[in-house]
Amino acid sequence: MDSLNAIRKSFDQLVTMTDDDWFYFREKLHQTRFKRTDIITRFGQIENRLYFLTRGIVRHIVNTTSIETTSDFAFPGQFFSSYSSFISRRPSIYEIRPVTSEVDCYYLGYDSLQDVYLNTQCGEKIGRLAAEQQFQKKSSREVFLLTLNPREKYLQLLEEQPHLIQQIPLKHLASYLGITPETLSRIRSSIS
Amino acid sequence: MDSLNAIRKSFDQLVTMTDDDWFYFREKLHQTRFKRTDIITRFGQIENRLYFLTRGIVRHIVNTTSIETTSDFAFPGQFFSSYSSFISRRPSIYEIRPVTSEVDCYYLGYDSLQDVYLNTQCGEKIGRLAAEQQFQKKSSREVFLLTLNPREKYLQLLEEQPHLIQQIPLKHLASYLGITPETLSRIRSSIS
DNA sequence: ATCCAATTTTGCCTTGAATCAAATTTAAAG
DNA sequence: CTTTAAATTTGATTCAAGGCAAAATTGGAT
Repeated sequence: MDSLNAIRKSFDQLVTMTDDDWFYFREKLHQTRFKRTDIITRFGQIENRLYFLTRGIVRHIVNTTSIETTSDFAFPGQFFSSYSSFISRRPSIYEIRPVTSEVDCYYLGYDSLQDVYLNTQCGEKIGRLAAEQQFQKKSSREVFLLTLNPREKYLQLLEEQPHLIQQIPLKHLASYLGITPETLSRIRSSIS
Repeated sequence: MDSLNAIRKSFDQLVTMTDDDWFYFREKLHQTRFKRTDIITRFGQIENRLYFLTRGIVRHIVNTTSIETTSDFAFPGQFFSSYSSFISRRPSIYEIRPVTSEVDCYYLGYDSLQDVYLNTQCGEKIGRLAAEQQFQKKSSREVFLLTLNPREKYLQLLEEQPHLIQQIPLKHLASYLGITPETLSRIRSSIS
């Protein structure tokens, strides 16, 4: 199956993995599918799954009383999860929902992952490298949010994540940038 | 030595560590001291050290052409480093400088840490848990920066990190919150 | 293909925070 | 202790982005 290969591949980019380790891991994967209106992970729920996205797009929504704020998107070939809840075992402050009408994923349960950490050679190392990657992502975003004004944010997004602009509704992009849809619309029209 | 105990202690909070592992680790630690005007890590430099702070306060500064923006502070008992540079081996986009007149630390070189990963039982696990912690920290900060206005930022800081307010100059606090010193001064006077 | 709801755009007005500048306070250095 | 520079406060003004409302467009569902 091709998307299993994609998972293996993303591991191979991190570490040299034996076939034994891979088989041990693969056995624990499950497959699932979501529709646009489904809620993949709910606010307050303790995240029990680490997903690998094979089709569609999902977004992470911050639990604020007022307006929906998007903290992240995931695309095919990427892992996603309410990661802070998953690793801390505390209630999720994020909700995860599909952006596209159909979303296909593999996932690994929390306990399965702990088994992988205990029973494979490279488990811990993959876990460390993955966490380091996630850290770096949030770290760049911190600089992004701290130092740029709306126009600069949009220009940087345009340069560094053009695929995002092509496929995500403007209102979600706006909330991801921490600005209003109106402002983003104006910036966009003032450029192209 | 007491501050070595503090390091051991912070490891013990993460994982059960054998004395053998600890001795292996401890041998690789070095001690150093900085004065207020020193630059601990420079922009563009590849970070080669992971520090453990035993005395004083340091701050992480983002490399923007215009104004100095503070992305993080570290206090005694905490690790610090230009972590994204340290793990990616790419030039640092942060500068690290003392906030206090004297800063004492232990540090571990990059290669030493790789040795620890290879040659101890719990090294990888500590590395993973530490990276997960760093991730969570940046993750909360993302929500903080995305969803709060200046006043709300200050109130949350007051509640969750009061030690920070007591010991850091206002202008650095302001840049950490992504607002101007004038605005922070006004918010502060409107409250207490 | 048509309809309806959701999304995006546009215009107008408001406002919160930035900017600029000066006065005051604090603290570092000799 | 005194000096002097740096940090903070305060005031006046500006401006960028937000808020609101209505029009236009898009896209999904039937």
